[in-house]
Amino acid sequence: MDVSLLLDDLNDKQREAVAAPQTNMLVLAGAGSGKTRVLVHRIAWLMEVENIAPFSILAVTFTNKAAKEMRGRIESLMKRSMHTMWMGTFHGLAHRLLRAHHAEAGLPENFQILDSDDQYRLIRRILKAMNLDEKHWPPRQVQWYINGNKDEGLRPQHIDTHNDHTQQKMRDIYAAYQESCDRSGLVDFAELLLRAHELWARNPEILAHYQKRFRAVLVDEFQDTNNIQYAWLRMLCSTGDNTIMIVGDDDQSIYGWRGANVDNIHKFLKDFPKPETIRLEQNYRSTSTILKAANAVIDNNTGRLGKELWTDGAEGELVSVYAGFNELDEARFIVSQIKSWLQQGHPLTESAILYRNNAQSRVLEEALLHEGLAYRIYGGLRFFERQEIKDALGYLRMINHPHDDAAYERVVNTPSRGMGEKTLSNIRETARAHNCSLWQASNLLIAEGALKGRAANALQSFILLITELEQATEGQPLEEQADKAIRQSGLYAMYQAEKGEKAQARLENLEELVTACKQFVVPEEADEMTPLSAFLAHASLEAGETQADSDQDAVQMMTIHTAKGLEFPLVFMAGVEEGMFPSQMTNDEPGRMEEERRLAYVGMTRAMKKLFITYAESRRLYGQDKYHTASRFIREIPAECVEEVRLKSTVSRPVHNRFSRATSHESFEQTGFQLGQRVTHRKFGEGIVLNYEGSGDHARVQVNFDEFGSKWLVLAYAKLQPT
DNA sequence: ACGTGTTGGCTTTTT
DNA sequence: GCCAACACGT
Repeated sequence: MDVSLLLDDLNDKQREAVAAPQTNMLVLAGAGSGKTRVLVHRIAWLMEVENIAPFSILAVTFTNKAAKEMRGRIESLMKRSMHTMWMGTFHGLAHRLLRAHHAEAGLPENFQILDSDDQYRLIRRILKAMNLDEKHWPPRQVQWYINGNKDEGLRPQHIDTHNDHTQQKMRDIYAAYQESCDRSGLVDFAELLLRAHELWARNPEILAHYQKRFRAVLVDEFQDTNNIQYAWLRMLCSTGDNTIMIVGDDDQSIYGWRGANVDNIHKFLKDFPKPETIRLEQNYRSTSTILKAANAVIDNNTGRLGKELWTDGAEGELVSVYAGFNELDEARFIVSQIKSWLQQGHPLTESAILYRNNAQSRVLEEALLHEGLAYRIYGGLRFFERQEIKDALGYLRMINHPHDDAAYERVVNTPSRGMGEKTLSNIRETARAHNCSLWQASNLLIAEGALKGRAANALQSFILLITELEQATEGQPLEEQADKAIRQSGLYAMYQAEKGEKAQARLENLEELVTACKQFVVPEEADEMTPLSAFLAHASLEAGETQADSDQDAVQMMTIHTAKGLEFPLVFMAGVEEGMFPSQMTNDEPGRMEEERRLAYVGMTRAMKKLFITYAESRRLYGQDKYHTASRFIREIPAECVEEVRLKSTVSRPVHNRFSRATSHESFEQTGFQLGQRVTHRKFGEGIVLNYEGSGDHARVQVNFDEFGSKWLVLAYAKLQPT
């Protein structure tokens, strides 16, 4: 391969990073600065120039999508398979290590992965078993506590409770939860990382093996690493035998709330020998106006590593800010802008609506629907997280490893086979007394004849079902196992008996699961596992797509978090108001406020050509009308980068201090309505026009409704009919 | 054991 | 305002 190919088409800084000598390196890569490209070319360079075998390279990402994309790009660049290279997510790689060294990690060979939903259910069961009130010990908080401690590398015995009763109890719950996981051979997400870390810490020879093997380590999105991930990398790369390149952007750190620690970038510079820093600041994505606006916003944060994006591209259009009357008006405005974008000959896919929280999507959806524009929403339930799929996986997990208590609880009475709460607590009690799995307890109770009547029959039939499924499907292809599990368990019949579209979709999903089994190829590194076990691990680690990929041309809708790493020619950021974005929850804590600002920065830098920022002066939130002011992030944009879109050109007020609404009565006639006229609205019924603003199609009319009080409604959206 | 009324609670999300 | 989770009633 001609090595110059790896350096052509790169700018100076990119080239510097790709062709750097082997040393520890921090690449500060701004949004849209070609970071993936640098990573891919660097890996190719290491192989071609430094003669490092793919076998000796470890590349770590945060999402499966990123890992897949990177592998694909390297393979197409190098034109050969890179299957010996370890490339994956932290969790995926930790899983791989634990499978390979399960004995040393203290895990059974067929351990299973507990996803967040499983974990939540298990915690609730533990709380019940410990006789603790959920009101006092919210399961979500317990879950957060357990994962938080695991992310810090802490086991229950390491936690200093300061003799605080609450702290002690929390620690006890953590300990009880962990015991239950260990007994059932279950590993949650945080546990994967913690165990992998402990595996190396306790087995120096295993650690030495990997230190020697991985001569080059590369980490993407380093600003998102949490402390246990950092410690794991540090352990691997601290001997000086290998080098690590980390790529990240402190300004795009938006996952602090789930344990990510931006400080890890700073710590890297201190903890790893002779680190070099390279800044990628040339942006290939956005217009200079958008960059200027985004730079100005992020500049309000303190303690940045410092970086200013620039482009030699066009200045482009101004950032447009629109103040909607309410969220309906905001949505209507966005839709009208997308329509004119469409009329200019652009596809819908080039446009994206980004919002702070998912609840915002509904109004936007309705507005798009109303105008017949197709949209695609990202986020929400993934395939393997769906109820019916988890039910089916529960049976497969029981076949794989019947001592899996989480799976047992899920399927023992789904579909209902007459196991009452009483029988179940009997089984749980027995399991606790014998310190065994629910499965063992069930068998024990049957053998002892301790149950009678309906309960005995029900439990007996469940045991029989699992045993038969296990025997009937042993050695069978995966899809046979899944198909039999779904049908013989009565799961399929259960959803068949349910009526409605939802049940129909569930049946289709179950069929889809069988198809997924058929198409599943056991990955090379999992060749010692049974296909079933490998599939179950795959289902937990890769929850699958949110929606089946549709080729339909559609507006892209997602939260700003989800949009990180993506780009769109036309971007709308909706709900950019104090209280929404920054979120009310931020509570003016400086650290959290800065993370919100980074989120704003991420959102703005998604836009390539045109950025709209919108907000609503009044918004129905949790059933109440809230009156918000424009977000501070809007005010932080330099005036020369912004144009305020006004419905009425004659009224123009600065963005910065507008909150009050207009009450002028000028040119009311143009609206086609008259004061005191009776108008109807499909949702609110009949009312009387009291007030208005604007003219023509875009008039805003205040209508008094006898029952509902007075509201501002936007004619164009609300479709008030003159009567 | 299952179906209906009432209460509460509520960012962001990947693995 | 909406959804999920519990309580209660049949």
